Amino acid sequence: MNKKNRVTSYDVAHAAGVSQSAVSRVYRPGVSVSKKTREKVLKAAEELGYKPNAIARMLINQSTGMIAVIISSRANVNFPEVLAQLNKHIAEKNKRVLLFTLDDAEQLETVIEQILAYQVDGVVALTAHFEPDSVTQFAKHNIPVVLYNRELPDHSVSSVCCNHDQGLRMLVDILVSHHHQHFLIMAGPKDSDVARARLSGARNALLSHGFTDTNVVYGDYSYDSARECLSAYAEKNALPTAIICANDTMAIGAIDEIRENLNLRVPEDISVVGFDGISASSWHSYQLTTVSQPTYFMTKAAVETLVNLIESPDIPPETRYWPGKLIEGNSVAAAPRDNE
Amino acid sequence: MNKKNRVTSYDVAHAAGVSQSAVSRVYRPGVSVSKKTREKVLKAAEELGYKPNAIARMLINQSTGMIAVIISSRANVNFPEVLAQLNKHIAEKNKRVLLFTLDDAEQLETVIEQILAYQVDGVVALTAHFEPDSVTQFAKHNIPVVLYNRELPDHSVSSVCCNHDQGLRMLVDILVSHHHQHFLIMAGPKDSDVARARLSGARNALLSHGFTDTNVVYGDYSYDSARECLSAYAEKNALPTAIICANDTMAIGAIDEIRENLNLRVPEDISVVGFDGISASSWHSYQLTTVSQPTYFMTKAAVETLVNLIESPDIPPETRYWPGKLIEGNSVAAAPRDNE
DNA sequence: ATAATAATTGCATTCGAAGTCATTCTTATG
DNA sequence: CATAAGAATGACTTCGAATGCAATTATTAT
Repeated sequence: MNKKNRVTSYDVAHAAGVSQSAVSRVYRPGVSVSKKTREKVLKAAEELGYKPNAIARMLINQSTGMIAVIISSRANVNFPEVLAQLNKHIAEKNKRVLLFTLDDAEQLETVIEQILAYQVDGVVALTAHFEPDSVTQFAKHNIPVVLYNRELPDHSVSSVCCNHDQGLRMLVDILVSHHHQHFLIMAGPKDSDVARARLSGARNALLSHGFTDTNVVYGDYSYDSARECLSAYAEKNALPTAIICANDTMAIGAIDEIRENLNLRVPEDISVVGFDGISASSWHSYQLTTVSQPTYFMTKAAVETLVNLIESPDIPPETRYWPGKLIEGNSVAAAPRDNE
Repeated sequence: MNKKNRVTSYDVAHAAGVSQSAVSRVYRPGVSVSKKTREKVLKAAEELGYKPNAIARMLINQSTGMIAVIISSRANVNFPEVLAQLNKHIAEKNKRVLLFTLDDAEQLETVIEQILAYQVDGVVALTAHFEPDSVTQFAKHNIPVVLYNRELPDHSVSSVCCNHDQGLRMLVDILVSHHHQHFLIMAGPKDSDVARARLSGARNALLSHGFTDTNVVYGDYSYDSARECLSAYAEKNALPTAIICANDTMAIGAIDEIRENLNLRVPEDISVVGFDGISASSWHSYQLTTVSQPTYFMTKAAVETLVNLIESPDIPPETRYWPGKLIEGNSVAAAPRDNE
């Protein structure tokens, strides 16, 4: 035993009266070991409490079985769910999640250094603060990367994304079919890719119905920011009949602001739609019409894409879009008549 | 360069015309290297794109710098926040989070094997399914463990817990000071330690005011379960004037059930209190009176306790309690008069 | 200039498991 | 019973960085 009291394959070999190679072979599948040796080794291992040292194994195998997952702590609300599911799918592939937080651009260099040092097999990036240059660094070191809900302009890196355009089109179609003509877009933070994608999705959908130049206010995905920016908007502008929010949390904030401070009703006076399908969106007080992301399938796809890349690095980068699922709540009604 | 194209310290040494030891020393703080050598090495490293291999370093250092964090995916709602904060504090200690999910007792053995194999420096357990026996296994291998919001009966392992007793006492005191006499406790899942602690906290607090045998219904921490179990209870029992819920999400479910199906008002007819201080608890429709856990301090304490244990394994196990913080919302009012 | 001391440097070994290769032991076959 | 074919085994090397130790060079004091 060494200083740290760790039982090594040599200790087991000694106790079992065999060589270290024999011990190693017992723990590798598909290698020929006689039944007698195997039993001796397992018995000794059991008695000593031996567990193969994964670190040593990583060194010789040139593969760590670790996947770096990069998150930003102030990400969109459904990240916990996404993280838990990612972790599950990664565990099923017999790999582990090594977690990194990236909150601002400053930390970028440090985090990348660390990820490279840890020799991870691959990277899943859930964060906004992740420049194309950084991705290049991983490429240089032959580390496959999959982006989650984010795509590079040149699609040089594999991505798994919810189809925000399609989701927003469904929401806008519903609003338009309810005769709405006066819209407000409540967008998410300008530095978030998802927020940008949803904003442009909303604009495109409105454009296709002939609505140009829709007003936009910007929040930061939070309930409070939604209330503040709507309240500020209402002071200087005529109210819209429909608000398209970048996520459910802001939609809920908007609804509360409309009811409490603007003294109007949702959906009778103003219709509100969200995006994400968080559990609060179905609560009785809100019953949001929203689009939910198929996170189960998206996380599964992300892990599969990554594992394939790890096994065959030459697979060209692929972008997979998943359609959102419309959830019709009770936050959309026919637009009030203009002269009302 | 080796097969995987990795640049090693030997490559750098060769390029810089020095020995491998010299390269190694450049990357170790507090070791004497001449300015000339350092510059040569750094220049060569830069050109080749060398990053020290953390795996090799772990092997020789007998320390991985990795902390295993065990979560269960269906844990209490605030786990994402807790996980993000834990990760942050761990990163500040210059260590990494290796994530494990433990959803049921079956996986226990596998997860423990993995954790031991990965030679983590320590373990933070956030999960319910974690028997005292398992903790012993880590002790055998000299791996420090800190439990989060969970304590062992014999306190043989360090824990960081929110003081649920104190929190529930504050909540019950408020209800009693509003003249409530008829209570219902809406408890969390029976297999959760936190849920049990909150249940017993509520019972103790009520007892101290002379209320014995308060009725209890059990939910699973979710909004839907709260609505269901309250609805079932209401069919067969007289309604209480105050409901003490094991967490905010269930409190919100209870409020919606009261308003929508029991056609009563909160707080005028029935008062409701929750626990956790999730963001939704302050939303206008609910404005819960609740107790928030000081997760920032708790996670910081957990990491500090663990790091201390890693550095000095002989520190005896310690249980640290953090008081919850009362948030007075608008979900508690004076009890309606009995003959109303 | 020279001795004495301090600062650098390289060699060789270590961490623990896995795999190559040569050798020994089985087993089956003629 | 001899022998070829196959299975099982152990000695030794590898992965990449860190470090004790001895040797070398630089610095300071005399």
